[in-house]
Amino acid sequence: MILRMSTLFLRTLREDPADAEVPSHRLLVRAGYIRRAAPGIYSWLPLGWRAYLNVERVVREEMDAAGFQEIHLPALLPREPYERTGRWTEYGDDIFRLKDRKGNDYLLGPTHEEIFTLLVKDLFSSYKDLPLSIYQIQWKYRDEPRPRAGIMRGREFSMKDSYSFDVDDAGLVASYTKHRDAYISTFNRLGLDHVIVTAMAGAMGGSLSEEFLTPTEVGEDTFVRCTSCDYAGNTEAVEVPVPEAMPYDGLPAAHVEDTPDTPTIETLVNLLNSQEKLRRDDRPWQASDTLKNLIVKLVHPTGESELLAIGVPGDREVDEKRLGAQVYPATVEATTEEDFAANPALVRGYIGPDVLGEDKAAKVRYLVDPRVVAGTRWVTGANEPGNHVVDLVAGRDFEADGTIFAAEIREGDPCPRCGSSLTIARGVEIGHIFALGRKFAEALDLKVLDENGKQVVVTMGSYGIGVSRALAAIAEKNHDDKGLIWPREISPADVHIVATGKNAEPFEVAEKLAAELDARGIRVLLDDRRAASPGEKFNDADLIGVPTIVTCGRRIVDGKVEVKDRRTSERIDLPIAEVVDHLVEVCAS
RNA sequence: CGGGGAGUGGCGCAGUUUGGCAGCGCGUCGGCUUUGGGUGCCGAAGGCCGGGGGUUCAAAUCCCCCCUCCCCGACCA
Repeated sequence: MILRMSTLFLRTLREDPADAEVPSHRLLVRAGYIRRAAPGIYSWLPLGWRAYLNVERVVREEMDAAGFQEIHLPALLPREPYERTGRWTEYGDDIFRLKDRKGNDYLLGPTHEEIFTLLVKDLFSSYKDLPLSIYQIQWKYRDEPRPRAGIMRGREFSMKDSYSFDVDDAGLVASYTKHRDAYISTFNRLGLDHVIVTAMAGAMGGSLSEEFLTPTEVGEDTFVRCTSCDYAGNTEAVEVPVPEAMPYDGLPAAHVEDTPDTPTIETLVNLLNSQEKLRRDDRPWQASDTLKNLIVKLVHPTGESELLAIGVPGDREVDEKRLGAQVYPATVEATTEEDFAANPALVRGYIGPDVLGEDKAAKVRYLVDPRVVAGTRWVTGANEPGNHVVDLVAGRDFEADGTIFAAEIREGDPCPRCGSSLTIARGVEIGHIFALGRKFAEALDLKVLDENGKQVVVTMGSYGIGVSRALAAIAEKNHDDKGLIWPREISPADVHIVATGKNAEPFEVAEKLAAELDARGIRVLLDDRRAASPGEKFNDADLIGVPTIVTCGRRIVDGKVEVKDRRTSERIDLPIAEVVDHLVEVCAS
């Protein structure tokens, strides 16, 4: 089929839309691919829909090749299954809810574990039916608190979600691995570089979970990657290499020093360096010589709350995301005046290990950064206003109840795998795979008979690819200042033919070329507008981003047309008779 | 939910400080002109100035209340 600009349902914009910030959003709107219908909700125009369907097609082909079977579930779902797994409540405000005329509750599916599980339960009941992997490509709905960046993070978005069903753990691992491999080849084919980072399973429960992130400046996830090995990880999941314990023979004994008005690390370090008797001979005191102890409040799912003391080197902040991931499923709340009032052993600004620990004065569990190993020396609070203790040695003078990876990760920190330095990057999550285990099968009572005739709970995996988001990510990394530059497989057309001139001839040649290319299976976008000026057409072609642009214009008198590579801007003039073969070749490579 | 910005023809914006005929560019429609990088000229259509209330002879403009959108953060399979 030939798309004709003269009749295409398209309006390109000369100016950037006011509400678009990131390049993919800006260009997709300007080039007439999408239009905003409501916050975080977009309509797809002909070019956009074609590009979108191409992403879908690639994903579908890769899933089918891996042996997964496509099905299609409703987007509008009844409340009951979500009630049974607890997610009707857990999802909170993030879910779009509605009622039917009888007053029954429905929701627009944010994800489909429950429905897939029930469908399998409906049909299968024997271990002989497993393993099974099924998937769908469906629009999902989440009432995000803040949709942003166009289709990158919308409230309606399309997702390919697969679910695997196995009788045992070994089967689950095999299914998980198969999906992982299929994802790698899918993203490779989409031209999306990706790093695979281990993720916290979060609300999904389960044991193993990995995210596929594609690096981009506009990404909303930060991750770390190693500058020399291929390690990559979520900042919230990166583990800190634990140093060897050191001997502490010969270290000076701990001694309490008078340090008035030093409630912060900065004031403390300044004071240590400014007072003659506190100064060290070898080097000045630094924030990293201090041990900062802070108190947070954990709220457990049961509703009980508990104070927790965390000790980190004084030059580091506690990263709330990392902390949250470490204490999951408990959540972290700020401590209040009342919490301190109720526990007079905690002297704010001067909290030290002496009172910390479940069996110590403050009766607060005490977890320290893994770098606080036996033999390390610290300056830390002496539990009295204006006093700090110096040369307090871990392992000799105090013991924590355990360690916690809550301190922030910084550029240059050592790689947990190879020890060289880490760098921090931004990315967007384009895929996520979970070994769910039996959480959903148990809640919904999905069991099969095993070879001994006994009922066993099925173990599941769930695997998602953000399809519409992948399109945004592709646009994000395939554009220049003039417009989009599609990879051929995603492009709404293979060749964009532009006819210019006041005579009929270039238009006739363009028509003829379009027809011949179409007959050879090349997808053609033909700019046959007679009224539009050449500049307008060239600019539109650059904006729309079809990878190959053919101009039938002034060279037509020499029997030639111009073929331009959108990405490299390389142009060549070719005789009309040769151009079709040439283009077929270009499109095949 | 916290911080910041903004709501004015289809799109992008000025006008609000200091109240006085609602403007500009693009787009659209008609006519002529032009055809290798958004051609030029002439003419035209198109407005609840986010909503409600108030002040005033007079409100896009001042006051009060509300709504919405965008960005940063929190949140987020």
